[in-house]
Amino acid sequence: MKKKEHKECMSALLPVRDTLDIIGGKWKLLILISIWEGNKHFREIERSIPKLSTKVLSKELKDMEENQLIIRTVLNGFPVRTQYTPTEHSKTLKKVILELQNWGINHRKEIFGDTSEKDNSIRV
Amino acid sequence: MKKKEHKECMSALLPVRDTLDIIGGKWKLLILISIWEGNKHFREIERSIPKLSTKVLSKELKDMEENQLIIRTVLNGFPVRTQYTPTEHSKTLKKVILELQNWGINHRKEIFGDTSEKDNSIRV
DNA sequence: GTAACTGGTTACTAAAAGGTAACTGATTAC
DNA sequence: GTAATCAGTTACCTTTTAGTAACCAGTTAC
Repeated sequence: MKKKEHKECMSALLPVRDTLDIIGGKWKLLILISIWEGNKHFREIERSIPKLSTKVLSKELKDMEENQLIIRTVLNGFPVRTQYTPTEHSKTLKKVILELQNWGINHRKEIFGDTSEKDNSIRV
Repeated sequence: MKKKEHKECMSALLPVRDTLDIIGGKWKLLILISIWEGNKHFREIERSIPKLSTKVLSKELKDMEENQLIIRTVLNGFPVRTQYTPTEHSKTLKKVILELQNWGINHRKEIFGDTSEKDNSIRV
């Protein structure tokens, strides 16, 4: 798990910070969803997310592997291919994401009085 | 509401991003909780959070006011005092925070096999 | 009158996050 | 043999976020 500077914060917020570190950032959720959707290989994931660079994807995949959200397998054979598969643990994040999404939708209503009924569900 | 660069992301993730922008960052949750706990005045909030600078607090309070999580009232009288009070809308975040916290706790168990039973509930 | 408090702002600096592009070695298709 | 694909790494640059510290006007206590 990634250690960041949280020395001074209330201990009850530590797990909250952990979660935010794992799903925060510009790309982490996009990558996770791409893998959930069935994209398995590095270039496949990369191509599925416009404007995502090789460097960032590489770094994020390492973080996600460390956090046991995905498993990296090197398939021997020619050419050697790398496979990324989501863990069962990663899927427990879906509930959290849904909660964040619901709050966000409600927040927009609160701020803009937006009552439009678009289908905003995440299909994963 | 703060507009950031989300042009290219899936529309279903937009509300998720909104929520993450609002509770993400190093200080936002700490400040919100401090206000929930009853701290009302600028210096009072500042002093309640070690290492939080005047500049950052000022900026975060503006964001939070924009997002209707708090209300800023200037009380006329001498000396003129400013009061920050949480909105009812802000309190709907508690459920989200609890969800993040629970996931974080479970995640630690998953990663470290940590089964220690500390009282980690946020009292707000 | 001077030191300390109120609620901030401003300018400068440092660190973190993200972007760009070139490059690696190995393999395959033409 | 040349170009393209695979899975990345490396170096450098820009943007964003946060930290440091000085400063403002107005008020109060001594």
